[in-house]
Amino acid sequence: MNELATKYDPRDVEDKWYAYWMEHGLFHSEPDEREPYTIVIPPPNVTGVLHMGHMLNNTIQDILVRRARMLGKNACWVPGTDHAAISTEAKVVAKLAEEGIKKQDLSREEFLKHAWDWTHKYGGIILKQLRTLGASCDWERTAFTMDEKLSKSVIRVFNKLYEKGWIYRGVRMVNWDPKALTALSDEEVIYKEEQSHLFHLRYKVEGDEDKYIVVATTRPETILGDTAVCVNPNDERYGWLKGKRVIVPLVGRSVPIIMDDYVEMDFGTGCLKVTPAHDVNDYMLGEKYNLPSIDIFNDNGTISEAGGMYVGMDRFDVRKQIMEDLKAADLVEKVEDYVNKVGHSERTDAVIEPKLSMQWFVKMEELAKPALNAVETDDIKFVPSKFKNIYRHWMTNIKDWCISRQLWWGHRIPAWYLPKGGYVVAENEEEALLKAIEKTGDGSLTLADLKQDPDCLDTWFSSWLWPVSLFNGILDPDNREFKYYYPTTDLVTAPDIIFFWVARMIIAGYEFAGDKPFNNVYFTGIVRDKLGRKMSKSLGNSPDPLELIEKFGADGVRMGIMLAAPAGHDIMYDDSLCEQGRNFCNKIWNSFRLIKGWEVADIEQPASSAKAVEWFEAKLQSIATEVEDLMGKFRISEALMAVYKLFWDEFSAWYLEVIKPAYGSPVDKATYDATLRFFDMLLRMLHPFMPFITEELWQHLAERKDGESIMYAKMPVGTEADAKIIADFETLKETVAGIRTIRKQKQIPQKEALELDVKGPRNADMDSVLTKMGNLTAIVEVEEKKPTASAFIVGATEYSVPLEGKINVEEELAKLNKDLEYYTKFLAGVEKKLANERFVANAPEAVVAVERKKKADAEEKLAAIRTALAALK
RNA sequence: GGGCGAUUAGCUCAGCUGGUUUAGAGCGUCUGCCUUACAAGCAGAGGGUCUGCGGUUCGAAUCCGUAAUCGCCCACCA
Repeated sequence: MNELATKYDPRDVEDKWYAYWMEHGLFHSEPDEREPYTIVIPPPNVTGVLHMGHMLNNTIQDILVRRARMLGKNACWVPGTDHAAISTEAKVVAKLAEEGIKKQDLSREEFLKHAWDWTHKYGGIILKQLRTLGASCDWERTAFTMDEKLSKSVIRVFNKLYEKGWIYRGVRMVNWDPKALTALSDEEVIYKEEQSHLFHLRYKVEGDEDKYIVVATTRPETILGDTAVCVNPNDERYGWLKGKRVIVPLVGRSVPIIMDDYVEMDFGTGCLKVTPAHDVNDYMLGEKYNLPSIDIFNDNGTISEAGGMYVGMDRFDVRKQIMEDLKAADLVEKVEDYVNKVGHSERTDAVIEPKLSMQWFVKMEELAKPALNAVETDDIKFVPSKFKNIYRHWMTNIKDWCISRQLWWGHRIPAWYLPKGGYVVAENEEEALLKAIEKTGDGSLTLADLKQDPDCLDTWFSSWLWPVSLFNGILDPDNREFKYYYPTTDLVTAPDIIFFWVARMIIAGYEFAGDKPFNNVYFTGIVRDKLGRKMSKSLGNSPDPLELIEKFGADGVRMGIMLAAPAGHDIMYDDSLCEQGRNFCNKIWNSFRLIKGWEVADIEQPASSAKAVEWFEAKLQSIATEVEDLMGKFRISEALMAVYKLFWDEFSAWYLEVIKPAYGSPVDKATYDATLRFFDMLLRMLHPFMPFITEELWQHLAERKDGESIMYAKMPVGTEADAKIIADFETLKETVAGIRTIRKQKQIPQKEALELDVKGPRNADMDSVLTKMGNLTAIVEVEEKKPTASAFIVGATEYSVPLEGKINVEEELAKLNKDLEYYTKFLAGVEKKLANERFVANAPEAVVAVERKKKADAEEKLAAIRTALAALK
């Protein structure tokens, strides 16, 4: 019959078409007179590999981009990667360690060479993987945050902010990652609840060694850095301590008692040990009371010389050891179980150490204002809108941003220190020298005298410019591309980077480009397994996306993940969803096989086919309208479901069944052409979701020139649909279902034609279709149902199928009685409502009218049921 | 400790400003079919006191209050 296999095999198809699209440059965009539609990809880590989160995220972006393209917009999806300072540097350090090379034995230049080698080796793998998914990115625009232009943009922006006075350098308490050996921003610290202990330690009173007070702490090792003990001045228990000093246990240091109402009287013992160097609050107390600050830790979390004891030991080992030693010295009052929150590094998971250090910061308060306003007023729309609350809260409590990282991999801070103190900020060395000479008045300075800050900038200090710098909007704001593509249209990202990235991009957009970076932000959910657990390497519950594609095909996986991704919810992923996607591909494939197998002849169009064409035309229109509406609200999975049902239920199960010619018979040309047209439209509607199979089948529909693609075919846009024919067809479906039920109950095969008797009001428009779908010999209008007929009711019309000898009166009675009971109850309900004077008086007329109609319909139906019952008896 | 969101069929979710909803969908389940497009399929069926309690209203899954459970964000109680 035809050469197509009964099962769709995505393997050859996908590679073939991706190559075709690439070869013809179909993803590439250049500014032109069309309306732009722009998305910038959330840049994955340059050395990362594709995981389920990327799959979800990029499938959504691809759907949006492909749809925009088919709506005639100039769609541009810019891909790229992020240098991911901390994690990339960590990977390189680890790799070097394997080779027996220590980072500190290398010069900065040597290390960077290794890092670049690593980047070139693994960089961009993830972008290649995106291609198997079908991502229609404009690969010619692929960018990397450390590309020359983007790097220059970062430096330019640093200079601008510095000149404005919004970047400063200073000693502050920062979050220190002892594993990555760098400072972190507040956002990079994740607090986790941990089961720990509250240790109650005895501090003897100086000069009165029999007396002691008890201090509660979760971190006994930090007593090495204690420089005071604080109590609440209103705490009567400790009034006697005023002006006294206590001895830090084991350490033997005498420290003052200070009184401050910062201390909660009812927490612990009401005595707080003060370690200004290792706790933010203690630091605050230290400043207030001029306490010395003893930094007892080395950068890697071991005890420093200043600690005086346990020097070189790791902080967690010390915690155990010091407790043993304290117990031995009888300085422990008790140990309680205690749950507290401990900050961990987002990248390395190391326990964060608050540490006093010199870092660079951005003042955020002023910068945040326009960014807050934009989201508040929906000038930038968040979908789902619940994220507005989270955003607002963060933005109104925004803190200064620590942007320096003690790393080599990244954008080096453009500050140069002068030989006699002080520094200059400049865009490059030459400029730095000029500024240095100007600042010092010392014309003899040379480059060799200047020392550039060794630190790098936070990765997000480059990615916050992404939508601007990709189009070179920092260095050349008047360029054609920037003016055309910016602001971008939609941003699709995960909610966990709302502060890291989204908020900062909005800030940067207004500050450096004078306009918002995007119009809409669509926040995806987090991909979880079907038990609701986050996917993670350690749990091993994260499927490999490439294996899924191998198994189900890219279209199947795309559909699977989208089916599971209702807007604003986490995704409970399960392989069976991809299976559903794969099955759908097969359904599409086989529908096409059916149509393609038909022989077309110059014969008259059957009335049933004409009706079906008319109906499906209307149905297609109404669904196109629905899809448009849903996509506008980013209700992508619902839009997909609407197209899915249109194809499977309406087109395959009804339309094709109606027009299907008898086996071996040809189809008329009018119907055939209409069917191909419908199929074309359906493929277009499906294309954004399932790009490969739709392209594959589309090529068979019409002759096309090399380089043409469904990617650029016009997306059907809904127009007003004929509501009556849609409603009529729904009635028809019910009627056919009634006949099918009788066939099933009486075990009458579909091949055996039946007579259908009709009693009551009816519309004969669909008779031709009814005859075909029911396999009827005739439709007969009767006054009374034949006693030997089996009946069913649609609306207020009683249909019956005469069945000599096959009728089971008991069954018929039972069926009718069930209906009778249901509608009697229903009618009672409606009547009760209508009998309520206050309802009739207060409810809008339309609502009352509806109730009256319900009543009339129910009465009619009951009458029909009663006559049917009477006839049976 | 503050704030936000959720709770609707076995599962995942729609149900927008109360009344065309007599609570829907997809998947799964059950029953019958290998009917020459597709068993990755076809035809049917069952399944819910809309988390509990109270209130507003002629009318509540929908609005208000309250409790429970779950989730998320934020926060310097050691």
